[in-house]
Amino acid sequence: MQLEELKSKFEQFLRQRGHKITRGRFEIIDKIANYGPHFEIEELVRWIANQDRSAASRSTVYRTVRLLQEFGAIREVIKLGNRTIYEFVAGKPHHEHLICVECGKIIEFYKQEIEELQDRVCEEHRFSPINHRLEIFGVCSDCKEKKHESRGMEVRT
Amino acid sequence: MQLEELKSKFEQFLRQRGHKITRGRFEIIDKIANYGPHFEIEELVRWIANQDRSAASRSTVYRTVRLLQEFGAIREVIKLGNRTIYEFVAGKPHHEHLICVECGKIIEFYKQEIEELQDRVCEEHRFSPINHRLEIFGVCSDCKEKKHESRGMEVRT
DNA sequence: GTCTAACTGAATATCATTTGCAATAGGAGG
DNA sequence: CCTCCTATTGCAAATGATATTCAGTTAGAC
Ligand SMILES: [Mn+2]
Ligand SMILES: [Mn+2]
Ligand SMILES: [Zn+2]
Ligand SMILES: [Zn+2]
Repeated sequence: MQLEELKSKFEQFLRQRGHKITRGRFEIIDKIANYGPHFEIEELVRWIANQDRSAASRSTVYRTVRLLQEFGAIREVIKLGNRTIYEFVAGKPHHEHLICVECGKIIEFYKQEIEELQDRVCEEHRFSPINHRLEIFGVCSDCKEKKHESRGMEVRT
Repeated sequence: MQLEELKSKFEQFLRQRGHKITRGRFEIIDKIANYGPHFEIEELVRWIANQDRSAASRSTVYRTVRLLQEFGAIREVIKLGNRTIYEFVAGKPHHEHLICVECGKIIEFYKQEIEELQDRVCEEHRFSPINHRLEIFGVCSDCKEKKHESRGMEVRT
């Protein structure tokens, strides 16, 4: 598994910056790696708090999330209202997201052509892109079906 | 000027929803229309507070911004950190943004092909898009030049 | 082991935004 | 105009996400 490799890279990263190797930090990496691709900080905090021998306080979770962002293992991918959804990157290739506003489902996609067109736009503006985020909000197929099923109960259409 | 038209549309909108036509609300629309295409709420609040006869409190600004969003005159276009940048829509066609992380400059662009590709992706996933946001963060040409000029002072490269 | 700087948790602060509430002002009907 | 009722306002207090302070605890260099 490449999680071990990631951890050892993170260890290097920490050493280079004069940080210490602590249990909490590595528990958090573990949790994130096992959580599914997307997560919010509050989920992590609650999950960790529920552990028997809790590994880290809310403060430490926030601090570690920041470190992991700088390290490059996680990334902010969706900003919706006051919520921030992160993603565990871990060598996963770059991609964008469809977000269902009904059920919250997140669908990942990648379109080479979109990426290329973005580069072209940047060139046209002599702009050097560092990163980007494309969020498409809408209704997923499941939720559309649900609405369809309950059609008979609607008050007029 | 179409601002007057917009205001009268807003008036209709308010009436339809049983709201009242108040001075504050229309002062705020004015400020937004005269502010430049993008703004943050705090800017509005400060600007309005600096007026001699202040037109609206912070609460009213927030409440009115919400109304104007529902009305469709403004839109959240950039989410960066804890900042939200709005834009005065006013019949302007849809577009996306390049954001300079050095100086904060915002460049607008529109690529038909990107929009079409997004639609295609949505179809592939039987996803009904409602709206989307493409933010490209990077360094603008001016800021690149500035860096270039000061090259001699850099500590190694 | 010793020592010190980095780390931790808990409480507190901050920042953007929302809400409760009492006072005020639209505007419909007279 | 006047009256009345309800929406609106401003302010203070509440939220919710995240950051910071600080005193006590550890990692890990020597
Ligand atoms: Mn993803
Ligand atoms: Mn714009
Ligand atoms: Zn859905
Ligand atoms: Zn710039």
